Amino acid sequence: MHDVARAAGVSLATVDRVLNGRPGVRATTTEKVEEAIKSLGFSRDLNASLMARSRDLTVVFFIPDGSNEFMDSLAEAVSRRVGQALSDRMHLTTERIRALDTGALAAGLDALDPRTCDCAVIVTSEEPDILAAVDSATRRGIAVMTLVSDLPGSNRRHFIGVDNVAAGRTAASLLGRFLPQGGTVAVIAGSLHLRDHLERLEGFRQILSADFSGIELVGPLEGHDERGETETLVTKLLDEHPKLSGIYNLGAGNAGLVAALKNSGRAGRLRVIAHELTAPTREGLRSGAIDVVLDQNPDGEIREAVAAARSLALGAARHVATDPIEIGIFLRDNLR
Amino acid sequence: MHDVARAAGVSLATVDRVLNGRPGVRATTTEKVEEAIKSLGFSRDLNASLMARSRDLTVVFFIPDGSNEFMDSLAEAVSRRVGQALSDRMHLTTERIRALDTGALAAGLDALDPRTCDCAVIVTSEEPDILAAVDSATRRGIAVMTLVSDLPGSNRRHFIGVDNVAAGRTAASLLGRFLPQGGTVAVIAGSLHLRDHLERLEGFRQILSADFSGIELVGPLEGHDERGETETLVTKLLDEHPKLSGIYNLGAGNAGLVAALKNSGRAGRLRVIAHELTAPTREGLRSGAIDVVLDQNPDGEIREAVAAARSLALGAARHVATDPIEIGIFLRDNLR
DNA sequence: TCAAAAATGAGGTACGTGCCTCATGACTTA
DNA sequence: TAAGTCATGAGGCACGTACCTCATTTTTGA
Repeated sequence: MHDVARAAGVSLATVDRVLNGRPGVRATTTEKVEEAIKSLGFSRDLNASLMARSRDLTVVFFIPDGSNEFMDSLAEAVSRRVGQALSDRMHLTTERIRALDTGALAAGLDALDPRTCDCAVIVTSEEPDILAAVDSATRRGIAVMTLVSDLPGSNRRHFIGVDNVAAGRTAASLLGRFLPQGGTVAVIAGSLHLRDHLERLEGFRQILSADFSGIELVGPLEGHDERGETETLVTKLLDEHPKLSGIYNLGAGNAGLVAALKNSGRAGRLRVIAHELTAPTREGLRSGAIDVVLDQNPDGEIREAVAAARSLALGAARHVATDPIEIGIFLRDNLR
Repeated sequence: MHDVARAAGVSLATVDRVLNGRPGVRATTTEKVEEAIKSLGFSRDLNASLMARSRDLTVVFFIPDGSNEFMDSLAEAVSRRVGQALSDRMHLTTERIRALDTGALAAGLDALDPRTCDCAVIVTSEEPDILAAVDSATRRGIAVMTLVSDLPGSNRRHFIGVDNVAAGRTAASLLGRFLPQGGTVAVIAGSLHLRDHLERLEGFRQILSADFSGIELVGPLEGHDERGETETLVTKLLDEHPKLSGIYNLGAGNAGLVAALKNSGRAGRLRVIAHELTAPTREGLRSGAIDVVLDQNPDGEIREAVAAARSLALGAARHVATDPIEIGIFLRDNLR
């Protein structure tokens, strides 16, 4: 800051006013300071900054509540990181929001006070009221990031998630190699209104039609990410297609999928690919009912979200770079 | 530190002496202070500490030089992280050591000065002189970590790497599913004297014999991780086994593997699994000569190594916890 | 032209730690 | 018992920043 002050020909107090957006600085002076900052490549020392104000960086994670086990593992990943974050002067909080209750999420965002919250991380579908709440929070000075599913058109500062089209392509590519003789494969989605599910389906179809013409597609069927509904659906599916050779469940409800497979007595005789490493899919892998699980690595996502929150706290950088989240591919043999 | 001093009934200066191992403290006093530290759960603030001594944490990476492309990507991963590390007051340096030149690595370790280096990260095979050098560096107060391949029996403070037995198991599990009709599969290693290669082989055999009795094994053959030697080897192999249906190369030399497959005209007609995402394996995936690449994610390894170095700098903790490095599974369709 | 308002400078304290000096008191040894 | 050694305390400056007060300068508006 001394260097910046000298280069800009102003005092430390003025540099401080510019850096922290305090009033009482002429526009021309602000410009001089910002120029000096840029030409010197000065970047505020986040640790010293947090220490000086003797306050932690606060990040609030809004995570859907309900029966979706993946959301639980996201929440667990947050709590696993609390300790390490604390030693980096970061305070992580989780708020569970009733799934699909957009009003509750919007209210939660609106209730955030920029004096006690620096960054909000949300998992949401695309809804107009969420979009408005995100933009309002951004205006109040709270950096908002989207997790798992993006919110295009909003002022969210960053998105953390996997490439779902690539995930769908990977599933198709594996199933295709698993079934060199061709066959019939069913696709199950949670809902065709969910962005990530649609993207996976798109990728899956892409590769199947391009590279594996010997495979016939059934579906997509909708299981609404629920255990019971998915079980009924798969039971009926297996009944109607005695020669079915593969299933790709690109949504949740995997407990139902595994149950239906076992009850039919055909578990292990079909190649099955599902998403997200949770209790039911782990069990499915171990028992052989599921061959492959594609996972978006909740711990990695939270790690990157926390890292991104730190970058965002430095303010200036419009664009934040994070390590990409890789799609984990799990078989029984590399279960972690 | 004030709290610790009060709890131990000593002054700040004495707490400082204990924390930084400075002389002039009676054993009984040291004990009182350490007890207070433990009961208060006090942990030194690394950032404030680094700031106070106005010196960065210095980490030196010793990475083998030569024709092994994976080692290059490790070095690149280090340089990609330099910037971010700098803003966390860490200084990363890379030293390339002639591959297999254990004398050079030992000399490099011996040359480290604890005043200018806090932590060394080495990639090495198991050799007695390296072991001695590691222990000497540890005694001088330099934390040594092993990367990729561990050095059991040494005083290294931490190991960062993947579970190679699981990697081998995964390869077998995939190949088995790729070849539901059974067939003959060849295994190629770099050298049967390398610990990680042996572990992969062990896992591969484990699963093949347990779950896929229809598959017959050829090899392991040794390609010594070299392009030319591997090409010759694979060409001969394909010649002698016209009905070969799969290859697992658990070592390097993948450029040779791909070349041999292409020249034989059988690329794409065998299921091929290789290790490490490098230029030749990417090309193999894209062209269809290689089906799956198992990758140990150099960026993740470096990220965790840096994080572990920070924990080690706090001193006390005998055991450091890091996120496990996951084995990446790459097909043409999820290439990053 | 002058007073009010706005902009800026100067300098202090704090955050948690490292590292230094100097003073004081306790203990050892001849 | 005196001199010396060792253990400990007290306190200061530094690191890079936030945030505060107060004085001074510059600009603005009537």
